[in-house]
Amino acid sequence: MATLSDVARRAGVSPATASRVINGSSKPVTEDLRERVLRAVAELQYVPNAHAQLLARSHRMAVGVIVHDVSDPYFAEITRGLQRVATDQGRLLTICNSYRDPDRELEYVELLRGQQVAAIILAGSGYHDATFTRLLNEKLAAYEATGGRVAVIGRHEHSGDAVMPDNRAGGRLIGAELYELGHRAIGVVAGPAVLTTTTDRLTGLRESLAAHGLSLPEHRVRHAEFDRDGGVAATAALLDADPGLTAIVALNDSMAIGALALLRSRSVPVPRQVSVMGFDDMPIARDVTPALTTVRLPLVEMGARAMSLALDPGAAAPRVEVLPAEVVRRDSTGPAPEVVPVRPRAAGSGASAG
Amino acid sequence: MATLSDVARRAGVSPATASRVINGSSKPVTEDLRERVLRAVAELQYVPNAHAQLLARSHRMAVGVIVHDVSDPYFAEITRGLQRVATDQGRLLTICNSYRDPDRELEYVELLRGQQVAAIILAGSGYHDATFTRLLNEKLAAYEATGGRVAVIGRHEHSGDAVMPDNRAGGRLIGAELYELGHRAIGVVAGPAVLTTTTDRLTGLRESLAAHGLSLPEHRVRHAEFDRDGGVAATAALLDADPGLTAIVALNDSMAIGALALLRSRSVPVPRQVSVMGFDDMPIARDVTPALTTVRLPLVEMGARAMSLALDPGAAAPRVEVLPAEVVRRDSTGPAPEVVPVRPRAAGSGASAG
DNA sequence: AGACCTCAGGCAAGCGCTTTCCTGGGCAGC
DNA sequence: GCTGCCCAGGAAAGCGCTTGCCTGAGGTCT
Repeated sequence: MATLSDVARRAGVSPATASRVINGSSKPVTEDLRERVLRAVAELQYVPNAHAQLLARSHRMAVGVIVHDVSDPYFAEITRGLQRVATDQGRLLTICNSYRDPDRELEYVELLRGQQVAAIILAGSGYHDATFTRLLNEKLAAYEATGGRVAVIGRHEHSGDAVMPDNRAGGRLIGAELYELGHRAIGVVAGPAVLTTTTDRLTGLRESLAAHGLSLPEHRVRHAEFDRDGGVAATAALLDADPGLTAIVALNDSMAIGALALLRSRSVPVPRQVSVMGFDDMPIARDVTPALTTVRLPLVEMGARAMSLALDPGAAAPRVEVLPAEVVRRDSTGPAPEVVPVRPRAAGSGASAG
Repeated sequence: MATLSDVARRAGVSPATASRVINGSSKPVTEDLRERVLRAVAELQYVPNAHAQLLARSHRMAVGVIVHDVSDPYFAEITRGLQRVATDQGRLLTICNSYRDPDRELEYVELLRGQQVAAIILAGSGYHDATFTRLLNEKLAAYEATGGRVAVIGRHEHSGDAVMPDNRAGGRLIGAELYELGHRAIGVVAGPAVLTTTTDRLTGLRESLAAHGLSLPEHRVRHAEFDRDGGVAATAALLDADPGLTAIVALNDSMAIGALALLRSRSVPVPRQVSVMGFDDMPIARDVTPALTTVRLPLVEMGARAMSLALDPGAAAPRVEVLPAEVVRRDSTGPAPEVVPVRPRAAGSGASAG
C-alpha cells in the first residue's frame, strides 16, 4: 500500500507539501510541485489512509446510527431521511443493526464512540427495562461529556434532543376510526410488550376506546414479534380465542400484512367480515390486497429532523420535536358487519388526514 | 476523551501494560495490576480509539460491501447472508449504497480502500459501460495488488472470485413456464437496459421463446427503473401499446408488484386475463394478491457464499460459483385465456421447485 | 552462596498522516 | 549595496495505540 511518503519521494517533495496538495490546503504550493505530486498520486494509485487522517485531524466527520434493522421498511425510510441530511452536510453515515437486542445496542454505542463519530443517533423503540435504560444513559452521558452529540428517534428514556412520532395519538386515531365504523369487538396484534412503541400505541388505543366506554380485555391483545410472521401468529391466536372479532388492529404494518395473510388463508373476507388497520404506512401498504388502512408516520421526515438536531451544535435545553400521525384510509377497513356505520364511506383508496 | 495514557497513569502502570490488559494480550500481567487497570477503565469510561488501533495494528478486520440500496429487499436479503458469515468470523461490515450510480460506486471503492478494509464485496448488477468497467477494474486491481480481496455478486465484468445467480437460466425458466401455459402474447417489464442483470434475464427469456419459434419484438419490452413505480409505468406503456397481451414478465419482483398494482387499477383480472411473473422471490411476493409466481434466487445464500470467498485467502485461480434459479408457482399465473393449457394447474398457492 | 534462568513490566519505535513552526531564498525599499 | 520582509517548502512534533526488545527482580540449581 502506497503511503504519503512514497508519493512525496516520487514527486521529490516533502510529505508536508504532498499532504497540502492532496488536501487542497489553504497554504499555497507552486504549480510545478503541485503537478508533480498529483502525477505521483495517479501513478501510485495512492489513497490516503482514512484512519491515519482521522487520528491526525482533530474534527470528526462521521455520524453513527443505531437502528433495529435497516432492511425493515420502517427503518429503511427513517434511514433515507438521515442519509439525505447527512449527505447534504458532507457527513458519512455508519449504520448499525441492533436486531432488537439491547445488549448489542450498548455495544454499538461503544463501538461508535471508539470510531470517534461526531454524533450518535438512536432510532427505534426503547425498552421497558430500567437496568438497560440506566446503562444506556450512562454510556451516552459519557459520550456527550467528551463533546459527542446524541439524538434519539422515538424514545422517551433519553433526556436530550429527540424526535418523537406521536404513537399515542396514532393509537387514539385508530380507536376513533374503528369506533366510528361501528366496531365494538376489536382485537390487537401487538409487538413485544417490552418495547415502548408497543405500549404507547396500545395506550392511545385504549384511551380512545375508553372515551366511548369500551375496554380492551387482555385476551384481546396478543404480543408477538414485530414482523410479518409475528402478525400471522398473533392473529391466529386472537381469532381462535375470539371468532367474533370484527376488527383487528396491528401495531405496525408488517404485522398487519401477516394478519391479512392469515385471514386470507382462512378465507375470512376483509373488510366485509373483519377490518384490519396497520400502523406506520410503509410503502408496501398500498400494494397488498385489500390495500391497507393505516396510520401514517412521516418516517423520512423523522430521520431528517433527527439528523438536523444531531448536527446542529444545539441549544442548552434539550429539543423535542413531536411529529403527528394521520389516518390513511384504504380498503382494509369498512363498517362493522350488522351495524349501520356512523358515517358512510367511499369505496376508493384515497388518503386523507385524520 | 480519555486515552490509554490516562488509564495507565490512573492505574499507576505503563501504557504498554494497560494495553495488554485491555486487549487480553497473551503476555501475562499480574492479577493486581490487571485489576487496577480494569478499574481505571471503568472509572474513566475508557473506550479505545478504533482509528489509532487500526493504525497501530497490522491486520485489518473490517469488510466493505457496496450494494445498490440495502433497503431494496433484494439487497437486504443478500446483506443478511453477508452479515451472517462476517459475524461468524468476527468481522465488521461497512455497507455502502451506490443508489445505482456508477460514479458513486467508484468513489466507494476508494473510500473502502482508504478505510483499510480486508475485503471489498460488490453486489448487484454490473453496467454495460466499457469506460466504467475499465475504471472499476483498475481500481480493484490496485486494491488487490496491495493484498486486498475482492468478491463480486452477479457481475461478469470482474475476473476474480464471483458468485453468480443464474439469471439467464432463470429467464429461460420463465419462458418455458409461460409457453407451457399457452401464452403467446408476452410483454416484458424490464429494468434499465444498462444493467447486465436486465439483459441477462431478457436473453434467457428470448432463448426459451426462440426455442419454440417465438420472438420478442422490441415494442413488447419496456425499460424503466427497477422498482415498483417503474413497474407501474412500464406495464401501462405495454398495455396501451398492446392490449391483447396475456402475460407480463417483470424482470424483478418490485416491478412485478407495480405491474399488479396497475392491472388492479385497470380492473384487469390476474391471472384470468393476464398472467404476471416476477423474478427474485422477495419475501413480500407471497403476500401480495394474487400471490406472485416468480423465479427464486437463493439471495441469502449468495451473500453467504460471497463473504466466504472474500474471507478465504483463496486459490490462485478465480473461483466462480453459479447458483441456480427455480420457479416458484403461486397465484399470479394461469393458463392463457381461450387456450387449453398443456398441463393442468392446481388452485393452491404452494411453492415447488421448477 | 554464587551464577543463571525466568518472566513481569516498561521503554520506545513505529503505524500514516496533519500542522505548527522554522528556514532560507528572493525581492523591495532605503 | 545592504537590511528587512514575505513566502514557499521542509523539519518535526504529535494524534492514540501496539509490540519487539530490554531490564531487573525473584527464584532455581549446583
